[in-house]
Amino acid sequence: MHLYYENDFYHIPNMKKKITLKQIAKELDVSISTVSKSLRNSLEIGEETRLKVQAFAKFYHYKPNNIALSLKNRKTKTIGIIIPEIVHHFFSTVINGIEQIANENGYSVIICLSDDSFDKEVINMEMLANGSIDGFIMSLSKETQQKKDFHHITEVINQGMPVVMFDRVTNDIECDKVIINDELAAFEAVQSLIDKGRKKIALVTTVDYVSVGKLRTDGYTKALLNNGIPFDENLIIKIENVDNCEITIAKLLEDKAIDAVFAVNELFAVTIIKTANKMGLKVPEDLAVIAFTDGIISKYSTPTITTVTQNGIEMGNIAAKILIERLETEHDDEGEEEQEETYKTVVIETHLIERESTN
Amino acid sequence: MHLYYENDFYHIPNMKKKITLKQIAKELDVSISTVSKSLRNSLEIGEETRLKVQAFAKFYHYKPNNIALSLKNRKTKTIGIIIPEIVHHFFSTVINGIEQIANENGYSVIICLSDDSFDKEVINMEMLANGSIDGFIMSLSKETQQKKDFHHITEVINQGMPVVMFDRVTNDIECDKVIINDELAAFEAVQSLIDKGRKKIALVTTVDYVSVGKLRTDGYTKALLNNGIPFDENLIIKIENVDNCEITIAKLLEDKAIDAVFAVNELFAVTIIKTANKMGLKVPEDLAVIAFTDGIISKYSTPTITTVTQNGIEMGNIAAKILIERLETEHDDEGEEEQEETYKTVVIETHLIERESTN
DNA sequence: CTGAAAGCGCTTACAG
DNA sequence: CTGAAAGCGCTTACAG
Repeated sequence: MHLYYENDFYHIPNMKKKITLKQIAKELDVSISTVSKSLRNSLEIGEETRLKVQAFAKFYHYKPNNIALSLKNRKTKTIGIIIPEIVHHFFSTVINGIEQIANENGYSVIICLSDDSFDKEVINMEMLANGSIDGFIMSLSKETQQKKDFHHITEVINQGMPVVMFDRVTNDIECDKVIINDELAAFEAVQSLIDKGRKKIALVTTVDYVSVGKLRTDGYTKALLNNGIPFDENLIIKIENVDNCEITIAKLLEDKAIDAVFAVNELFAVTIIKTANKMGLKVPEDLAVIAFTDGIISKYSTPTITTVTQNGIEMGNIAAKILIERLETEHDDEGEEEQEETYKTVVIETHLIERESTN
Repeated sequence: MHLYYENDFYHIPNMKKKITLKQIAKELDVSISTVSKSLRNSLEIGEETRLKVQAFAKFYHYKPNNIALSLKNRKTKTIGIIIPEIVHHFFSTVINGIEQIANENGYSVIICLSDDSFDKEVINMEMLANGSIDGFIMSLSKETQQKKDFHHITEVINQGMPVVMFDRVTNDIECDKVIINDELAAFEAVQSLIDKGRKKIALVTTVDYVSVGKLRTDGYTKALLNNGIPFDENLIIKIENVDNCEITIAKLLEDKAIDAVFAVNELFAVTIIKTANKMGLKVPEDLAVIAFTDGIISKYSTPTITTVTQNGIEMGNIAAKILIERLETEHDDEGEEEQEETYKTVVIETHLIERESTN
């Protein structure tokens, strides 16, 4: 065998392009089939040839081309993730959880951001659905939740590509889901305030079309009713944008004798605390504050904030497990009758982390 | 033409697998070439056939298979990102920046996390380098910086795959880089403290092998020297783990008459403030605090924290632009002499956001 | 034991 | 104007 670098393949100094089966075959003067089989340790091939090929391949750091394998196998071993935002502690936590499990199972993850825009969500899904990935893990964009248009998702599912939704999900789509019990968790949070003797509890939430916002509001309402506390809609404010909500919050806190606030996220909570302080209210003495979150602010705020954890890591872990499970057990497509798919919805446990903002 | 769903392709109810050129060709009784050309609007094809094919394809939502295109074109239109951690405001900000530009240019991003582990970094790079992506954008793991082993990166570069490094970079590798001037930014931050009359300024930093930690320390030192302030190594502490650093910090602040602290990240800063408060020190009156960051805590801490911004979005934008630029102008590989690659290092502007922790 | 052929889904230079 | 062939990099059933 002549030296590989005499080949014109090596005309560029320092350039060692990836080597292919074809090139190995040529150098070793055997067929491509033989090379392929040797590298896969097929018993069909004589030991001498096999070892020779393996040694050569090793020397040149041969690694099979993923794209060719994907085309051949019709599976890519990659998971598509579509989320509204990445600069958001909760979502990056979930990605982290997905990545762990994906990696353990030899999958890569490809991430697209919808930016809470319906159009971007659709475009990204269509792009990934054209062969780039084996299945989706996703959380709906605000706009999609508002429009209730899910055609892009049903289409993907109908093509036989599994979808696992988490956190921001919808009942309009049948697929696997991983969620927390937002209503129950909110109920428990508010109940804990009541247990501590708080009488007049306000709610600071998002606009209604965000599914989780709605559910948390329901939990709040139920907790009040359950304890015979009159529901007063003047104690509820819905905030669209965190950046200029101070005034709204100040108005809420003004002479209403509110002694506790339940906020649906930690940004609201920290803003409430700061506003309260400016107004001369002490947290938690005059005002207890509790929030939903999976963030980092609550831990470092002054005072630190009592929160309901969402456990993004676990959510990601479970979503990835469900998806991979489905991918690896997929029916072989051919001829079989369609067994009815049975989808599951996993509800992750939440719990309260008590910190300084309640007592 | 007979109806498509009479085809045995459609035996599964509700299942409309993606359609391929081959199937279209069969249904329409033309060759695959004709279908392909029609869909690409080739003038070679007669108008009647062309329109017929296009109508059919549209009706069945034909979209070319990305994997097949990648194999054919030998480019995937996807960018590989390797970062140490995603649950880190700075890094997710950078990803956001990369994603924007990537999307605008028709690229997807595939993200792998090294978890600050050398081995994971190597494995992930090798995996992606086998055809899955066209180029890398990466920030080194702590372990890699410590070991100074970059063979996996040189290998990828030698194979002709462009790499853009950001933030945590190394001089040992020649490639495009996007960084901030950590030393200068640190210098300016400390200078601002001095300008405000602070005399005894401590430094809270990370362990030395993290490149940016080192550079920031250098900037701190220079600012002191430049102002004739004696350098005192008792005023420097190096923290490996944020979680149990309170004691170390308390010791630092104890009866040393320190009137300012420069922290290399916001987690350190907020911990310093909390510790100071417990010790009866007022921020900023008794102790000014300034930090490096691209986080969210500084904005919501009490008091809010003055910071040097790293502008992750812009870093991501620029890294992506550089990479895509390189990918799209790549020499056609054949025969040409190797022109010396000239790599650039872009230095992003930083600036100080003055908040309550200094005055 | 080895290799030619077909195929994954596409494109494009080349015949006819 | 249409199609057969070659090729991207691989695997595997089938001949020999």
